[in-house]
Amino acid sequence: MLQLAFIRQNRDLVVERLGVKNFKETNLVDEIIALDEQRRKTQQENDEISSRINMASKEIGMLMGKGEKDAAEQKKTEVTAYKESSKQLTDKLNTIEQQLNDLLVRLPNLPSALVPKGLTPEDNLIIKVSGDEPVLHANAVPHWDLIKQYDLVNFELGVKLTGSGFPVYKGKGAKLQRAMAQYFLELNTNAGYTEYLPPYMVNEASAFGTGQLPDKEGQMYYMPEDKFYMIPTSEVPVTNIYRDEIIKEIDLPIKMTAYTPCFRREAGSFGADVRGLNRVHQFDKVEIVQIVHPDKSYEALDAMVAHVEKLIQSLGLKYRILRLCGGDMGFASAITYDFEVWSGAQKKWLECSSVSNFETYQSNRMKIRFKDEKGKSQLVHTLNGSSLALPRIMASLLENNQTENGIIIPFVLQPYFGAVSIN
RNA sequence: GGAGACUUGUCCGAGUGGUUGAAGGAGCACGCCUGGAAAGUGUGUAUACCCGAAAGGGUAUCAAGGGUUCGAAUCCCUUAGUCUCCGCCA
Repeated sequence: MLQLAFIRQNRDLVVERLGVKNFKETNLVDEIIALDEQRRKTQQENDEISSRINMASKEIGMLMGKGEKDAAEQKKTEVTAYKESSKQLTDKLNTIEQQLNDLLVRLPNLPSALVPKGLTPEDNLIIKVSGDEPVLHANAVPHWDLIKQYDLVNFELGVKLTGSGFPVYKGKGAKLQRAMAQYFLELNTNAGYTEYLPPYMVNEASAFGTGQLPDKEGQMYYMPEDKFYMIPTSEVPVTNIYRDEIIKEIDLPIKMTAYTPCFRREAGSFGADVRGLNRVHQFDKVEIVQIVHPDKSYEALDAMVAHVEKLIQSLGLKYRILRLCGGDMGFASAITYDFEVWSGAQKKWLECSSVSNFETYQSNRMKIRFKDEKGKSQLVHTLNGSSLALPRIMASLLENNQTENGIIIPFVLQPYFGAVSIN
């Protein structure tokens, strides 16, 4: 979340920036500032009273020690008088802090200066289009037909086992997933990312830490019995590894990668968007996360974008990079680059990666800090990106690489897949 | 899942109601010593919020939350976690 002191000191800037993100409830900003004023006033009064109680209590202790019972008893009645107002002030302070927090978590992150204005995906800025247009043969078909033809994924079986949107990968399909994950992880670890295999369910504090709560409450699967959320991305458990930690500056940047399934309810999706592997409730993804010095986060962002780009290029896919406009960005992000791969037979772009800088938005929630050279603790910047989401890469690969005699496996994946094609 | 023990600062560890944010040690930082290092030695070493230009001061925090009390790391309750034994089990 945004830092209170920053809001207090930059009220107009905050309102203006929220406008770029198309955030309507800018009145929240003034409510927060007013409430903060009250909070500080109440705390001052409360601290004052507490201080008196503490002093009096110490005196009682000393009097008791000296055996002056009567004087001690007199002090006690004095303290009792303070106690009532102390209790009231504490309650008031708690209420105010609760209200303040409730408002604060409803404010999204401020977009960085690079973020274009806009409301819808049409307003996103296309930074780059690259890669060769696949040349498909006359009878080329979308991936959902190829999947049937080569028996790679069984959606009906998933419906039987769980429900729609839970595909069952089979045979070469399962192996292709494994090959991709292995290859992506290999590239990430070679680039200095430490591999983690985190839990697939997280508690409320973790879901809150990365900003999924309260914003995306309805998008996550929830286990009420244990109060656990199924992770919508490994960003959640991986970034939360450092929740409530103070990192040594020398240990920055921290680079982590993880391969996990991701679970998303995707309520409200329908039609061609959810056909085949385009949008499912459970999918696998390899993620990269960085925790960096605040001065280095844009450098790190560029490096992550370049890294993901290299990955896609190595697969030989046609792709484009978008800088998302304010209205299309995520709640917690300051800037986001989306990667889309071209899906030759569907003739559409599929989002396969999203690389974001969260600046201090997540670290402020999670209290991830480092000690600077003056010994003062400062919030770090957090970033993450997909590298990559598997199903859409698979969809694109199948469609673009189909021939009349089978599907060609990209050269870099062949060692992991153990064959040059699917026939 | 049942029974018991436990949860203190970066770490180890003392502390069963009274100036305890917390002894002692280790680690770390800086200084002295040294040709350099080790050893030795001195000083410092939590976080957040509030007041203050600063120096400094106040408040809170000994797993988390609540309670008893003038006063709680210390007593009581709830929750979470760790360990041991039993049960179950990939």
